[in-house]
Amino acid sequence: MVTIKDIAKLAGVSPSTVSRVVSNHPRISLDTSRKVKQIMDELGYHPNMMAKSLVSKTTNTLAILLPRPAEELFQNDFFGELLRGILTQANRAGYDMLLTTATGEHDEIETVSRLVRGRRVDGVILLSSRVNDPIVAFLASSDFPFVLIGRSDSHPDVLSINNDNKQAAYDATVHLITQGHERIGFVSGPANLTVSNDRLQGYRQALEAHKLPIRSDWTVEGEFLQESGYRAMSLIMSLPERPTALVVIDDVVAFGVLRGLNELGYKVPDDICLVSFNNISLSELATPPISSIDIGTYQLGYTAAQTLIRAINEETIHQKQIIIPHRLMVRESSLTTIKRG
Amino acid sequence: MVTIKDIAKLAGVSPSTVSRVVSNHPRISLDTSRKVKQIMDELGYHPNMMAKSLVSKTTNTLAILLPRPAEELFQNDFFGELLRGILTQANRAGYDMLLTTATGEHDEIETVSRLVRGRRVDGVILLSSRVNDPIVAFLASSDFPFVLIGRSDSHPDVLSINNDNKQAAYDATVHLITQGHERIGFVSGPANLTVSNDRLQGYRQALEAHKLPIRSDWTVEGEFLQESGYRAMSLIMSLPERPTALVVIDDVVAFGVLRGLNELGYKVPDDICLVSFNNISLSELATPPISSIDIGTYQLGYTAAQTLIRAINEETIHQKQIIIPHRLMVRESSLTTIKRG
DNA sequence: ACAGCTTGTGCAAACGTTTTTACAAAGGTG
DNA sequence: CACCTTTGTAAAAACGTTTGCACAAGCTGT
Repeated sequence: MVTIKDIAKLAGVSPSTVSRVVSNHPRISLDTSRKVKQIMDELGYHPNMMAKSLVSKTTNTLAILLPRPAEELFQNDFFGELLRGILTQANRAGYDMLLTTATGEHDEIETVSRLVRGRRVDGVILLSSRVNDPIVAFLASSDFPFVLIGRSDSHPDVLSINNDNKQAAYDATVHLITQGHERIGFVSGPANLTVSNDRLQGYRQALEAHKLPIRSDWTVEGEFLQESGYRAMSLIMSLPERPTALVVIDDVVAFGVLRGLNELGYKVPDDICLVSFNNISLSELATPPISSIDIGTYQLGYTAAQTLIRAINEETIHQKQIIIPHRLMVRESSLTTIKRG
Repeated sequence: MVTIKDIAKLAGVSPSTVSRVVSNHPRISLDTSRKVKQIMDELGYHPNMMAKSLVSKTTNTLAILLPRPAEELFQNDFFGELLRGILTQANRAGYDMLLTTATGEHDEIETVSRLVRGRRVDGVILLSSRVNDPIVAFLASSDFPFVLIGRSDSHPDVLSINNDNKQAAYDATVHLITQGHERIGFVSGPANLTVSNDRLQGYRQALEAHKLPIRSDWTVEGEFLQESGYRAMSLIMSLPERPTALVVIDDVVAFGVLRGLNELGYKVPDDICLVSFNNISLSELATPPISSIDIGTYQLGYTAAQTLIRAINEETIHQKQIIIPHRLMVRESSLTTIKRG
């Protein structure tokens, strides 16, 4: 391995001079700089990042932390788009990304500890909307730079990037109401996620505001998986009284719902209408194309990285809770042709 | 920051003893070990990874390297599944993953150099099937542990994990021929990717073997994007003589083809049949469900990580080119009801 | 010609570990 | 009881950087 000392020896200067050449120190003569740089090129020298980090106490690395069993997320296009946003901004700012899944119960905190206390990374992007997430609690108490993608109700004061999920669900539901629906169901995600609760709440508020009945058997809880959508759909459609429209927590889940409806011979949107969330790229390619709330996934990731880097650089961040705007993409799945009563 | 010295002082032992406690050195008395461990727990000590790496010359980190502009990959479910495979195995073996996109021309080698020469990672998983990939050339010449997911024709001897893409395309094409098709087109990927070429070759060989005509205007080159599929489809369907079936390079592309066909009023599989590759989870949820070659994406990633870790540990690897088996998933999109002439 | 800047470079300490070498104390053997 | 082995611990060097301090040489202005 070629070190700073090798370069120094060959160039006939001291290691400190080489170090200063690398870091563009102002007080290095052009002559020296040129000579050293040439030798560095010849030997293909690159500074040892570990040594550098040890003294600078900085790693130029951010961690992406996925708390729950990652299975769910990886199957969702949402994740790729989020990752793209994060990576784009991180690379632009010269940061590397460490992708970490922290599964298990106590183990979870251990994984984060290792990264944070071990000075492995300069900051953490936590992807979580768990109610009472212990990782959030740990990070919040550790005074280590991190941003939350999602929302924490136990720690509402942490740096976070999120959507206004309540409003988004409200909008989605109102859209269906405007289409003439009065019997609207909700296919939800796990109840221990704030994102599920927020959307559920928005859905309920929309119904209330329009004096429509909130029937608890029209709300079904599940996971962020297609299977879940499939099961929720069969549950709902087996009821004696069925809704004429569904708000679905996620596009992938909506795909599952759609599959189920097809199998049972129901037509979307003629028999039943759908609106879902996240607007993954394939949702417009479904048959029929699925109406979906675009939550600005790329921007969510991009902003998270940007904000985290600001926090690391100790810039003052005026707004701790950043809301990325959403937008309803109306497609065929929610366009009723016939008015209902 | 709490260091090994702090622990040592409090425990009344030397730093070396603490280090030995951490690494479970056999010659530490139970008494000392207990005392030190207790103090470590109290102070929440975690070893500084940078210092550790500096002396051990090992980082316990692998890099995933995405050479081309990442945009394409992130929009493809294939990537999430691959990532899941890699992460699962890496975590199991105690490795962290660094996710790196190397874009640009010369910059590309620079990015890799930085990681490799700078001893930032212990090994690299390179995701590439570019013909004459300069990164492969660089890594192959640098004697650094790495595996290639894909195939390199310029360096056929490097450690690689891949599918038998030629055979897979052959199988897909024969499947269509068996369904009675004699006019079969091919929607390909970029010509500078071995994966495109391999699949194209398999497609051609199948036609030849069955004495069917190979028409160059029925092969359209594109990207791994839906838009690409959409464009390829309109190109092909605007021809005076049209194929009755298409082999498509990737599921996401196939979604684009499907959208186009729908818009033009063609029915799949009645008017035209489709088979594609990669078998992402949503392909079975398309309308109609798309027949696809399952290439064992998860296993591809899993095996890549596993093999790389073996190479790092200098285990002898008997088979340098590992082929993950594929499997045709027949679905509605390729099931012809009517025989054609 | 001399004090005071400016410019360019070297020395050495420091970062937090691991690991080799050394050695004291305790235990076993004849 | 003298010797050898085993056991447990400490001291110090090393890993490859960065950076504060020191200082020599070359300028500037009087």
